[in-house]
Amino acid sequence: MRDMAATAQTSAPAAEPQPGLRERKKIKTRIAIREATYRLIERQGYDATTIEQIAEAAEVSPSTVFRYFPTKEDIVLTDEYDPLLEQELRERPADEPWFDSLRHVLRKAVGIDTSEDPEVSRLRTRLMVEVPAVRSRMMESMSVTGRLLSRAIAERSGRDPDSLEVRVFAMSLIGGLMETSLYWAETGQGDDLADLVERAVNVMEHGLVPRNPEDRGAPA
Amino acid sequence: MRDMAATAQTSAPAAEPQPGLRERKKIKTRIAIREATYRLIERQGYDATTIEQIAEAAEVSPSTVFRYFPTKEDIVLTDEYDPLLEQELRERPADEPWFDSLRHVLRKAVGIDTSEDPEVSRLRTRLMVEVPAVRSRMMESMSVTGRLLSRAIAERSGRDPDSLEVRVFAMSLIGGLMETSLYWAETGQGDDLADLVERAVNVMEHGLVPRNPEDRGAPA
DNA sequence: CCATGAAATGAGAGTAACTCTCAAAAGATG
DNA sequence: CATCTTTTGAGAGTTACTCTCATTTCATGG
Repeated sequence: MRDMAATAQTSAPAAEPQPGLRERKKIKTRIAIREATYRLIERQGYDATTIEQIAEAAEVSPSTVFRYFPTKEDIVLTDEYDPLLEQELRERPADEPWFDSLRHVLRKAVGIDTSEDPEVSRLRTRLMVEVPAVRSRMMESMSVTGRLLSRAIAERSGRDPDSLEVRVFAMSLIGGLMETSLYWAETGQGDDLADLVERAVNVMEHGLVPRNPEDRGAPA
Repeated sequence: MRDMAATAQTSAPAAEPQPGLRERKKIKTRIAIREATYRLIERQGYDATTIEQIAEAAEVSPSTVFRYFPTKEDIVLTDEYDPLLEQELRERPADEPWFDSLRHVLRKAVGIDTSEDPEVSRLRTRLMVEVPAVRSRMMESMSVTGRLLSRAIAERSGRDPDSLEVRVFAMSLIGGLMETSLYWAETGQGDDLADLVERAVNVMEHGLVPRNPEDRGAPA
């Protein structure tokens, strides 16, 4: 299980209007592998699906599969919301309270995720609770998102993004969000994810509000 | 290395004063594997150390290594502070504010970890930042600790430990603590871990306090 | 349209972490 | 000591992943 950057980078300068045949083929291959994988997993489960089968179904060689995705888990995950998140976050007014910005951005992200390809999204979260390796990989990628949050928070508050405080704050948010996804998946994905996220953000903003008003602000 | 009560449980009634030769041998084997692993990793690094080498150094067969530890990562980690944590937490006065209890318990845990076997503790956290697989495994085990926190919080506050709110709260704490360990390891383990934990808990209790008092309580 | 260079692919061999099975060894027990 | 149970070792098998190298496929300039 090596790491590696998730997205492949070409050395050529970026935005080409006509990406050229090569690039187009690469994208198609990538998609073909992904879709073949989803199909096979849906039919036989994650563990029972081998790279060889995926390669065959996608009509490429096993070597090629590994060229496109460093690990089997990465075929399933890796949808890279991070750039989107970062952009959205940067577009929020700078004086907006942090948690409000967070709410907005998350609402948008959830909206995209659940509307764009609901079945894949469901399968993915299901795998997240069922397959430890997938969950692990997910956590890893979440911690990358954590760094992103650190940067955003630092930018707004004029702090050092590498300071313990900022990092802890960011990762505690990530922890809470991760758990929200897990909760959603574990409870059968019946709830509206957006609502759950809302509730989660509330908890992270205000802590566990006591049930009896006369209790202290502390959760216990 | 006091571990011992890790996973495998015999069907026989528990506490035997003289555990019998068999049990004693098992403990010794477990320790032998662990120590051999630490030795080898320190000398050659994690990836370069194979199970075969570990088996040879511990004078057992590779099969036996896998019988004692499900994965290579588990040989390095798995020190099971959870029972200790849970007990300590339960022993705090029930009306103590939650974050104070947390502080106490963490201070104790950190104390034990850094004093008991400093070199192993250092190696472990180093591996945590260097080896993705180890970090992943660590995160997994942290999420188990999260469930433990959920239970403790629920017990105190009279909530449902499986509610979204409690779970999110607990896992955001775990996220912050995880990041604290990582920070400590990444910055060369020079800081006093207890201090870092203290600062981290403060952040999680009060949020990122603004630098200018006239700012709102929100972090940004 | 063809020659040359660069990038992507496929084939194959290799590694190492696990899994399973079964027979031998060692501790427990009466 | 005899028997039963648990632990171990040996070995074969699976599979994700790595590396290398020859071949194919696209890009480009003449």
